[in-house]
Amino acid sequence: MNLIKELTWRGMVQDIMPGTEEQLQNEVTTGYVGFDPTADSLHIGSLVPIILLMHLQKAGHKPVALVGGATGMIGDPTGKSDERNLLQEDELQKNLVGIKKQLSKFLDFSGSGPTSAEIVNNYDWFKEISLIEFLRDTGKHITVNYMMAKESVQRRIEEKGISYTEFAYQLLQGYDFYWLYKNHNCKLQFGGSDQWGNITTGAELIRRKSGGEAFAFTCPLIRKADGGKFGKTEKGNVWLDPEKTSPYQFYQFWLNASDEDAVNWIRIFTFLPQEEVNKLVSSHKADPGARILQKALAREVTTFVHSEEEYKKAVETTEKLFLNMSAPAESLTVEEIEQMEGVVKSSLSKSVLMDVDLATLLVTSQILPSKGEARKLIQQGGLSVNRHKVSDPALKIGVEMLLHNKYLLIQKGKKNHYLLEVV
RNA sequence: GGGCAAGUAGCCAAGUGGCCAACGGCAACAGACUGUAAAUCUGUCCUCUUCGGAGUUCGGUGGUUCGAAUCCAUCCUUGCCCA
Repeated sequence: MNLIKELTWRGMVQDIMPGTEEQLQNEVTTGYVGFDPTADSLHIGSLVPIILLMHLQKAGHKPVALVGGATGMIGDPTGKSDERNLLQEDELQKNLVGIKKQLSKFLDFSGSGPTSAEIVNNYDWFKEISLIEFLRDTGKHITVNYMMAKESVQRRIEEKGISYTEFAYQLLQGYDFYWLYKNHNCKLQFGGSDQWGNITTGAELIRRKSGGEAFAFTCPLIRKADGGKFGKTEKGNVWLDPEKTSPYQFYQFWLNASDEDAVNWIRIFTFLPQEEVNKLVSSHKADPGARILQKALAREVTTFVHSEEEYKKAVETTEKLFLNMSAPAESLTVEEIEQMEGVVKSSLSKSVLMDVDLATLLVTSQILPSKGEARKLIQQGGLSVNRHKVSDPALKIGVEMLLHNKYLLIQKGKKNHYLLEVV
């Protein structure tokens, strides 16, 4: 199965330029995707382009990851209804380093074979170019009319206006493609479907400046079936960095995928072959309650992003917390409690804990921001201590409640667990 | 530089002298139901609270008034039109 066919059955092709499939059949092709350095860690949204790069490499082509050191200083207007705040340079620098480090985990940059991955920073070429030069050699080739026709620009013009800086963004991204075409013989660009406008500007630039032919395709943006944003939880973004999102939380994110989403995501976020996916999907449909797909999805992605070991720990913790939910926490052994990886843990001194009421404890342990909220949550029956529902916010906490004389297991809602250790 | 319009909570958006911590919607969080789904229903949703209340808001600053998100002045920001 060729790359495009492979990506098509996985539901990862939205727009595609004519001839792209043939190009990929004909020769080893260099393809690139851009990463936005808006944070110092990639989140699961960036997993899609990473996976695309990996598919490309697996299909015998050369993947290039471009980090936008220069374009990040400008701000892509695509999909934004407001003018963007510019990043500070040192912040940008920090983000670039973080992202590079993470990318190298997923792609093999070693070796100098024809298909080994590369990482480039567009600041490296933009820093050499003067404004005059850019306007003469690049701006001249693209009309404002062409640029204005882009949907992202149109929308901003209709609504709030767009600064010249952001308007020019597509030219910069277009120039990236051209530069890579010229210097790395890169003929393919891909990305999220929101990037289509920027990508076509690049292809146009290549055609006009050097008469060359460039190819491109985009992947649909991932959305949840209910229309919500993908990759967000109550704690915010789901990051790839285990310091920011623990492997347990990461695993939980995927395990919590809705039935409908799991069917799509298993194809996009895992490398499982079509046959196996089909099998999983049909057994899932036979018994959705077993969450076969969600488990497979969570297993694959957690192993891929973190490691098999982290995956196993996450499963263990999950089982302890969720299996036999009715079993009292007192039945857990010290080891079981201590090995709960990924649960939010915090330590408290004994003096803080003793003789204090529950609401105060929740605030001092930073599980909740205020007593008022603690009281509301408890009154709604949303809080358990050691797996027992609590109904009285004034409940006094005493030593006798501690598990193994040092732990307190607090549960907020159904899914948020906190382990307090008394030291 | 001239004319016009707008700026309200995370977002959208009502309110145009007291009944306003401010209608409504979205998003978010929690509960019930379930399968740690989805849909639905319920609650919370400026901050703090001993749940009785208390404090700080409606672009900024000053003013009028017993009383202002609402009126006046001025400044800032944004959009549209003209130069």
